[in-house]
Amino acid sequence: MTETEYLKAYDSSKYEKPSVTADILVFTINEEHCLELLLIQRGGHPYKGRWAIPGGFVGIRESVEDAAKRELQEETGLWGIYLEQLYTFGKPDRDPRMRVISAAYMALVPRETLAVQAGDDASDAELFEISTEPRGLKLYSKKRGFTLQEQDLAFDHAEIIRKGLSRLAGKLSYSDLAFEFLKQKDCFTLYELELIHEAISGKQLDKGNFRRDFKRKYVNTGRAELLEEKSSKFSKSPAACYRLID
Amino acid sequence: MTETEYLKAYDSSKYEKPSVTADILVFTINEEHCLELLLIQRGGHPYKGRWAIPGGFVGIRESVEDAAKRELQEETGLWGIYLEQLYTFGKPDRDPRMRVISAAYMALVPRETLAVQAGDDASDAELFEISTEPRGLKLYSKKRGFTLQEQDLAFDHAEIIRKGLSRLAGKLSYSDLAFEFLKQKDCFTLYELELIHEAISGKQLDKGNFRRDFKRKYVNTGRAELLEEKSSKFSKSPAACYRLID
DNA sequence: CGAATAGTGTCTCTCAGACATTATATG
DNA sequence: CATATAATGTCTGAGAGACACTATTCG
Repeated sequence: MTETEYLKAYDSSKYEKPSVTADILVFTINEEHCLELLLIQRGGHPYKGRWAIPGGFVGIRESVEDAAKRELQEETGLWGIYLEQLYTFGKPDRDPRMRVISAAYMALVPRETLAVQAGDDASDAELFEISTEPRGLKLYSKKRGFTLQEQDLAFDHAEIIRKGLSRLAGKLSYSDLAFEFLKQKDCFTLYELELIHEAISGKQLDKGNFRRDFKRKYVNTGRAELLEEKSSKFSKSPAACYRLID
Repeated sequence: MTETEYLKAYDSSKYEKPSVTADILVFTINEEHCLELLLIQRGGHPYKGRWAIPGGFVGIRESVEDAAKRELQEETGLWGIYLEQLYTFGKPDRDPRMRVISAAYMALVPRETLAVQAGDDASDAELFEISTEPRGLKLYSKKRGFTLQEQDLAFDHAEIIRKGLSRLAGKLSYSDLAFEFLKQKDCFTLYELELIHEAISGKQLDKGNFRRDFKRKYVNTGRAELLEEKSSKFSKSPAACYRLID
């Protein structure tokens, strides 16, 4: 049998096809400079009452990435956000009802943009501060005042979140990921940027070394520039403002 | 409508589901120390006569990774090979006949194992030496004596191959990828390992620095050990043999 | 004042890249 | 002999980590 014949046979609904979803880890950094993740409380079975990352089915004429963008728009109202494919989760028992293969994406959203859109009381969506402990994930909602453990998450979403966190931390040093959280601002201070790096890496960084390295990597190479004005918004004493070029 | 209701509606074949395939980049390093890729010539339409990476549909009760393993076994007869998920390609027009979402994997196979299984004349499978040039990929089969360009590849497989190559090169320095090509051997020489690194990175490396760095990273940390015997198989003057621990 | 942030400087150790040197085997 | 590989050594500059120091502003 040729592959064409095989495909035709397959195509005639002789073989069951899996459903494919695009699920999104929506990350942001809150006012206290903690990494936050958007979760949605499930209203129905299975995993009723548990929390899940937003997502939905990929349309038959829609690219997987477009489906992720659409879901992000439906959940947060946002377009044009940085989106990166994370991993595809394809175990047959991920969903107890049916076969679902999930292509997971990560979205990095500046908090200023996200705040106005999500998190109203009527919504089942909420932002959770992330802390990784030796025993596993902890997700804390300041607004609702409770903490989720891994077992409070639906499906294999704890695994997806862990994978996303590890990818974020891994790419932090050699990519421009961190700046995605500052996209809405016309400029930023180095302390601001340092706090983002600390939130993602989970480590306290050395102030002097961080500034030195930023200047080496971005200012000296012309990828960032020092602005005239100083910012007093962020801290007690006014700090220099920088802006990424391009 | 709750998500459960939505799922039930969806499940009742009201919505068309995409087909999902697992496609595999089977890499090996040949006797001339070049990076090679396994391709299969398509016998039917579309892309009849063009070359494609092996792959096939994911069974409804089969994990995506298991499907990749099964396909690898069917094409090469091999089990227990290093397999890593690369990326999921999900544009709606990837396949002109039907909606196909492809989860691409990379397999790194020692040439000693692969040689006996694939590449006989009756087969439509062949190994191609990879060279990346400014104008794009070149794939050369020594046995068949011709060179493929990107347009000789089926579907979006040129894009998949490029992504795989870039992932391989990117992970080379901070992972143990290269050793996968030596898995069948009980030991290896440093020159052998250096040639693998050069094949993957496409760059000539400094002998002295490579040896120094290997000792720092693997020998001094106890992750590799120097064996008593020396190897004369590989080169003119006998060289020290090393073995990875674990 | 103390606490938090801004900003700079310094010291050491490691590492990476470039390159030289000598030995050993083959043909 | 030339050539290919084996194995080690040296020099330099860049980079990472640890830490010290001073200035500014707020309460």
